[in-house]
Amino acid sequence: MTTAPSPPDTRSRLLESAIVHFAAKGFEGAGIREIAKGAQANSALVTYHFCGKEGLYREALKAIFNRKPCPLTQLAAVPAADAPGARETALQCLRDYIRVFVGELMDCDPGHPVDEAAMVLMAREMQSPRPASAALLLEQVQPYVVYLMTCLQALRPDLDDDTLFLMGGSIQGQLLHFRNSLGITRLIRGNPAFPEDLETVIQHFTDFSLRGLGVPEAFPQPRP
Amino acid sequence: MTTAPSPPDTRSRLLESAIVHFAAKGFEGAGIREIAKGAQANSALVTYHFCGKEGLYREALKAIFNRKPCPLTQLAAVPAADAPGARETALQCLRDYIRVFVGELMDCDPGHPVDEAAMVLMAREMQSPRPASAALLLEQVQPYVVYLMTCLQALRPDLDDDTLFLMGGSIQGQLLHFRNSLGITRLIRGNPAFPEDLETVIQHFTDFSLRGLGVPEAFPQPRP
DNA sequence: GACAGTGTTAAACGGTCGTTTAAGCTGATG
DNA sequence: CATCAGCTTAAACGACCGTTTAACACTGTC
Repeated sequence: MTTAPSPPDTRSRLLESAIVHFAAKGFEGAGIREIAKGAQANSALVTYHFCGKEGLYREALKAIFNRKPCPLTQLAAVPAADAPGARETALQCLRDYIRVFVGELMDCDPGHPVDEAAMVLMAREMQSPRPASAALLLEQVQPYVVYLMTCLQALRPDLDDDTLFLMGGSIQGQLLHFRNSLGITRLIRGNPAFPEDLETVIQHFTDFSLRGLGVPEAFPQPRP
Repeated sequence: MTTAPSPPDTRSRLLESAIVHFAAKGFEGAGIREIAKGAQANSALVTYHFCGKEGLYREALKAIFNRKPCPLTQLAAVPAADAPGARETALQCLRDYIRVFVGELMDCDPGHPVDEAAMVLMAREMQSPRPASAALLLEQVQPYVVYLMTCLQALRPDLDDDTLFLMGGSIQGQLLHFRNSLGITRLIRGNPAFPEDLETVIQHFTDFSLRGLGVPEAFPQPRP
């Protein structure tokens, strides 16, 4: 058996509260008194544990990244482009990548404030990173880019790197935009529960991407 | 002849400075003294002209939207799905849409601080809108969604609205992600001048989207 | 010349900010 | 018991926040 779930200590409570408040109001908008109150702690503890507000923010970002193991580790290694059977394997890798990535973007208990906030905060940070956290972010993003690019190289060895990079951006863009635009999408569609079925969405992204990529044997029929 | 370009009055200078500073530091992070100094004006004028900081922010957003006429008006009307020759016209509309949209996203003098800042501010507002400006934003975004969806309906009349909406999201997502990720992309690629050729990018988005959409007659060959 | 309206200014206001300080509490160690 | 390190606390600090105020300059009108 594992250790019994002990009540979170002050440091952890501060981190959780920081994630929620930074996500809701941004770095400048959230005050440490407010954050501390949310953690039922004294505001001076921010300086004590994290060397100040900036340090708390940095640690909160790290905490988000470390909440779950990187989902890429669940995926099979992408074969080299000239390995036997590389295309079929790479194809499955790309399918898995899309599924895992969307899953991770959506993997939070609806209504769970910390999970939701973590996604909001990470998305915002990715769009306009604080200078102090740019390096941390790059380090997190890099493995995804590499994995995706390796898939694409195996699937379209005829294309040059610049074109493949654009392809990767198009695929990645769909997935991230889906997450980032959930708010305005629910407004536009007047459906706060969108999407009702995540599986349909994943299937769409996979089909759209494979067609866009031009992998005909993976998706022969352009229309039903 | 038109009126000679008169030097911008205090109100306009405040708006321009507000765009720059709000984009750089966010609503909470930017102070009105700082903004006023950038406009060579007194900070009390923010309250005088805009009823306070929140009003200044709202007017700054409006000013961004009104800097240029909505580029959709340059585009041909999308034909009804059952009109004769609808497919060919709708196809061209979609091509034009992608071109115009990317053009607008990138249409700023590189290094022109106000243009650049306006894009940053709008992108951030689109991702996590202030409650006070959500309605303003929705009103601006709606025409684009409608135009794109109308194109897609004409091109794929066999698909239901939910599927078409996902298609639209995939197309839109590529374009917005391209803009939003320019910062981190230039880091990853180590090329601060990316993209060197916008035309190549536009062509890629068009090809990828049409293939993804499954419009075979528009883009017959999946590989060169 | 008196007047009202508009734009602008410096100064002050009350409030909140992030941080620092000094004291108190707790449990382990000698 | 005395000591000490680690954690927590309330209070205070100086700086900055957005806003308000009162005075001032300038205009056009009666």
